[in-house]
Formats: sequence, structure tokens, C-alpha cells
Amino acid sequence: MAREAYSTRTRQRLLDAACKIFAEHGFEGASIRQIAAAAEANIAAVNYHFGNKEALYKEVVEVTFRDFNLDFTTELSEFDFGSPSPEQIRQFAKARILTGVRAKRHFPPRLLGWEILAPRFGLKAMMEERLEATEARFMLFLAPLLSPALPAEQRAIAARWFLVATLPPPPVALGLRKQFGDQPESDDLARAVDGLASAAIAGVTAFGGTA
Amino acid sequence: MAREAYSTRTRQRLLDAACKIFAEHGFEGASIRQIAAAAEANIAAVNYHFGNKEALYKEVVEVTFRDFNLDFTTELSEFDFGSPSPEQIRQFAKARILTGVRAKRHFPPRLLGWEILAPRFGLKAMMEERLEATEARFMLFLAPLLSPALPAEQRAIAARWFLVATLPPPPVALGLRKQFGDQPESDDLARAVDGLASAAIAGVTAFGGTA
DNA sequence: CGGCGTTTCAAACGCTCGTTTAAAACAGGC
DNA sequence: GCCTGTTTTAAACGAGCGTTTGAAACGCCG
Repeated sequence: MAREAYSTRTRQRLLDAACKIFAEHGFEGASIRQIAAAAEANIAAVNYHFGNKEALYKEVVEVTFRDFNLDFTTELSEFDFGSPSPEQIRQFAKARILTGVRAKRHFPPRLLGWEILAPRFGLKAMMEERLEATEARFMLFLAPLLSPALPAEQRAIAARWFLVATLPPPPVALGLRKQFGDQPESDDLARAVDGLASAAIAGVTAFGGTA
Repeated sequence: MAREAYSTRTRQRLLDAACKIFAEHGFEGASIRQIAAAAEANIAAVNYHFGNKEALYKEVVEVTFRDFNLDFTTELSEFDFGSPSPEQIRQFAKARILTGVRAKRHFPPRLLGWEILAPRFGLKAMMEERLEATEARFMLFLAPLLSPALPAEQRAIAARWFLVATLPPPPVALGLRKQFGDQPESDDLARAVDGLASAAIAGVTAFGGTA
């Protein structure tokens, strides 16, 4: 019992350190030694608790994305899919943006960034699977904003665009954090998030048009 | 003369291969041996022609970003800064999007992605410097679209957002390329680019608002 | 053809990486 | 207080990395 707690504490320290360092440097750039040092553990502890570097990385991706609700299943489940109102979509957008900006500890967008640039170990398939699984539901959710005349393949692009636009990429998220990082509840931050949500919604609404 | 051509040909092969492989795997993930093999050259050739891996990488970033007009100085220079029309901004957005989608050979957005995630060797400073140098001009350029009531710091976010929105990130660019990669001049691609431009413009226009 | 810089090449260097090993330190049950 | 299984540790291993070396191959000029 106490023994287990003793052991799992080391394991947890390693996992926490790995989340931070993998997000920061990517899979290739992070080293076992670096992670072990940050966790104040022995180098061999990683292999003892996780098997190898790859398994550790997989677990890091798993918990990071789970914390981030990357497949946004839980986010979407709160909304009415029968007839979502624009206001609901707006709430979804704001929640998604805020998650990205607030996620300080592990900085999931960074890890996601590495995965997008260089998907590893079948994680690409895993992510695509998740995205496809929720894409159909998401299209229903987004439908009220899209012009009815929009062809199907353009709808797909619009949906992906909206997801990207509401997942603040590093240049934007970093800028926001630099401005508001110390006051995560400030009105200014809320206004900025509001602005981003407006932009995303207006953008996806205008997607089909030309003028 | 012919000797020089002989030598520079090897150098060029190395540079081409390096552009491709660095964009694909990043700095850490790419190896000199891999690059040399792709260029059908000896491993030592890299050090002979470029000094070391870091110098090669710097040159790769230099030429890739130059080709991509990353600082968009040349792009912007074609426009009227006194009183740019919305149509000019639209042209700028479309040109920027198309550049990202069409850039097949070295896939500059990928290299940019690596640099954003893990800036190296002072390139971060270089990029920030370039961006800051043109940011003021760009704000002037973008002014007609922004609500006059928008505070300064929100303008900065809006501008950055617009740049990101018109630089298709891998999920969007790859989707477009998968759909239209084999027909880079098709009407469908033009329509998709038009849609993206509309989205970016509508987004940045709506940035300040709340409804 | 012979001498001379330039360019290429195979081999080796030192280093760091992920991983393994075997012994030490630990906690709990008898 | 010893025995047992679990966890931690220092040390070493082989592999791959970026880089260096010294000689071979090359193209050119007198």
C-alpha cells in the first residue's frame, strides 16, 4: 500500500516531467536522461516503469490529449445536436479557445503541434480515427452556420478550418499568454477570447461566399 | 569553370536534399547521413561545403523562407499603403494562401512549423525581427478591415490571427493538397482558396465584435 | 605529361543516445 | 530479524550521431 504509493509517486513524477519535456522538445529532441533528471529519478526508472521511451511517449500523448479533450467529445456532448443555436456554437468556440490558452501545465497545443508535424507510432491513425469519429457529429453541429449552398467537400474544409481557428496556434496562444498569462480571469482575456470566437464564427459563416 | 560547376552541383544537391529532409523531420530528426544519402554524396561533403549541420540548416531556412516570401515584404510592396482597398487585401490573402498550398517542393510551412515549435540558433530573433519590421506596415495595410473602436493590443492579436488564418496550417493545407494536389490550376482549388480568403477576411473584420 | 589546388571518399574519432544488467536499498509478512 | 518481492541505483553496452582525418580522385594549367 504505502509501497505502491511510494512507487507510483516516482512513476507520476516521471510522467509529469515527460509531459513537460516532450511538449517542449518533441520526441526526438527530448532525452530520457533529461526527463529522469527533471523528475529527480534514475535513468533506468523510465524503462522500469514504462518499458521504453516510446511507451512513455504514448502515455504522455494519451493523458495530455485526454486532459485537453482533443476529440472534443465531452465538449460537444453538452450541446443539442438536433438544433444547435449559434449561441451554443459560440460557447463551444470560446470554450475551445480558452482551453488552448489556459492549458499552462503541459501545453497540449505544443504536443499536438509535434504530432501534426511528425506523427509517430500510429498516433496519427489514432488521432484521425478520433477526428473522423466526431467529424460527422461536428458537421451536424456546425450546420446552422454554413451556407446551405456550400458543396460537401467545401463543408469539410470549412469544418477543419473552424477547428483550427478555434485552437489557437502557438503564435496566437503565446501572444495571448504573454499579455494575459498572469491574469487568467481578466476581462481583457475574456474580450480577446470573444474576439477570436467572433472571428472564427464570422469566418466559417462567410466560408462559402466570394464577397 | 567546369570544375566549379562540378562542385556547386554537389553543393546544390545537398542543399535541395537538406531542404526536403529538414522540412520533413526537423533539425533533430534529420541526420547528416540521411541528407548525404538523399543527395548521393559523401557524408563529409556536408562539412566540406557548409561547415557543419547547423550552418547547413541555417542556409536551408534562409532559402526556404526567401522562396516563400515569409516576411511578405515583396507581397506587401505591390499594394498601396495609403489607402488599400478591401479587394487588395483579398488579393493578398489569396496569394498568401495559394503560396502555402502550392509550395510543394520544400513545403515551407512545415519548416516554419518546426521553427515555431523549437526556434534554433537565433532564427527566432531573425524571424521576430522580420515580423516586427513589417508588422507596422501590415497594420496599416489591414486597417480598413478593422473596426476603428478596436483597442491597440486587440489589433495586434487580430493581425496575427489574420496571418495565421491565411497561412494554411498542415491539417488544412494537406487536406486541400489531397483533394486538389494533382490539379493545381483547377476551379475547385480556386473556389476553396476563395472560401478560405473569405473566411479570413470576415473573421478579421468581425474580430472586435461580440455578436 | 607533371604539378597543383579542389573536391571526394572510406575510415575512424569522441560523444550522446536508449537500453540492459546486476547488485543495493527498500517495505511488508512471518 | 530474516525472507521475499518490489523498487532504485551506478555502471556498462551497442548503436547512431556530427565531425575530423588523410589519402585518393579529379580538373586544370604550364
